[in-house]
Amino acid sequence: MSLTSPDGRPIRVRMAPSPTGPLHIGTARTSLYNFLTARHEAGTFVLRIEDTDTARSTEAYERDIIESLHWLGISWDEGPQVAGGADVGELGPYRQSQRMERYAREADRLLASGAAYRCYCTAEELEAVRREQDAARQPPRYNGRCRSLTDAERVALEAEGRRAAIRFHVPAETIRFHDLIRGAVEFDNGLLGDFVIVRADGMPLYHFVVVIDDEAMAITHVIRGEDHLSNTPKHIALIRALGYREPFFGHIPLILNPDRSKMSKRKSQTAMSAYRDLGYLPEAMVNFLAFLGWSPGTEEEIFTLDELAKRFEIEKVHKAGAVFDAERLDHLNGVYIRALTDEQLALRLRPFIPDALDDGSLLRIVPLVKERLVRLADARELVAFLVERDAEVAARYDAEELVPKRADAEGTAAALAQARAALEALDPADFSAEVIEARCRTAADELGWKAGDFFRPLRLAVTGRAVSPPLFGSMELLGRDVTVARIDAAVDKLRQRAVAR
RNA sequence: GCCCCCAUCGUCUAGAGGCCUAGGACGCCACCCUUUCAAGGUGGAGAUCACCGGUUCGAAUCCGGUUGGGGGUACCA
Repeated sequence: MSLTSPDGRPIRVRMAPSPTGPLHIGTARTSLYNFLTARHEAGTFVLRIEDTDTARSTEAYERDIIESLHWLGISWDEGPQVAGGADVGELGPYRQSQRMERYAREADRLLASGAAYRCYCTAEELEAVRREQDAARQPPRYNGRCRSLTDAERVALEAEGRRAAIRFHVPAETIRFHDLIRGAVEFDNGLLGDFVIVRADGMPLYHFVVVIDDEAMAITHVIRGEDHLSNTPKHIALIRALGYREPFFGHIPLILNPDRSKMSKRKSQTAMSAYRDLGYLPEAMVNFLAFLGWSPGTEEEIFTLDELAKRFEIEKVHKAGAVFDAERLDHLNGVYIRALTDEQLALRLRPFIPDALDDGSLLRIVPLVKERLVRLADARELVAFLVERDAEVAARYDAEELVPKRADAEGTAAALAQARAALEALDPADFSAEVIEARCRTAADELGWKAGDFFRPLRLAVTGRAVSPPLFGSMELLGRDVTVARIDAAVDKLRQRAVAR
């Protein structure tokens, strides 16, 4: 417990994603930091859907965002309805598209007090002004043309069929605030142009609604991405004009592409659901995200969500951006995979493995692949030899590949035949990895072959691959008959090749 | 252009004036283990703490400037 809140109010934080795309890695990390802060401070975490951009918002994206957040283990105390249920919490609705009356009411208040005014400028006129300013090397900002229109002028403009947007008259003052992460920050709002808060079509805009909802939902700490730092003075000006209580702000550093620009889907995979589908574990993702811009100051680095919540302090978050290091994520994922029991891993693997491999076989292959997995989806290739037909396996390699450098085709065929004979002699009930290994080593010795030279063609014959899970365990899973059949196929392949010559 | 933010190994970071000849992790290299690939073990390379000034007995840590990077500057969020 370290955070204080304005006026000693109970701590409430929020996440306010916009459903204009799948859950973004950056949004997920911001959500995590909010969630962790709420947990650490025993505060309340609110989820609010910011869907005022009706052209780009979709229900499918909202679903993706909510599902992905849940997948990560992030939950909220108040938020929008799920699956036709009611909203959770008294301060909703938690979807901005359902809060329009309130926004209209607040816009009217601003209009009435003179803090905002109707602007009739068209997009073309605005564009022309901007071009002029650019040519004159002036900063591009609204020139205030509609700021002091008379009623008569307004009526005339409306008679032309123009529809008014509502602009906020930004007071020319210096805005100072204390950022939770950056400390004292100062802006000169005199440099800002009056910005639009309600579009001509009546849709309220982000800067406006965010301030209204944070007040309405009694948010005490606004924790968001650094890309909003420059927007904060606008929000504070609005808060003052509206007579709201000012929350504390904390701007967390951005997650970066390898070239250090803001992480974008152009240059990186930013959709959380894509990582899930690849088989990253949510706990690995959470651990990875938590450490992107924060550290507990210890040398341990594997933590559960609960442990993170215990240690996380928003004020210890870094100021500088952090590159998304996919290799580190891979490493962490492997660590988490290896920490799972075989049963747990089998369960996690199930969605990634074809049904042709039944649960029992899946559980039996797990110990063989566990140490080899980076992502769960990688298992598909690792276990493929178990579900492929013998002919498919044989089609994966050429006869030449079977022959070691120190041997020829005939010699290899003879060696494989010897292994085959040794294995076929086994009772199917004795077909265990240890017994198989003993037989194969004996066969290699008898032939005077090095174990490595001997096992390689066997591996190719049995799995169709030069790289596979441990050979003898793989043979055990395949069973005696399939193993023998596959070796036969390899021998045939070698002999056919000899005949063809 | 203007405004704001930032700056420790390639990357994520430890570091809140002396504990730092800068620690850990990922990645990389070597060796060991070994039926392949992994995993694991051991060791190694890798940072004049962006630069320049200042404060101080003493600075990666404080201050100023420079440079570099990023973000913002919409009737997007």
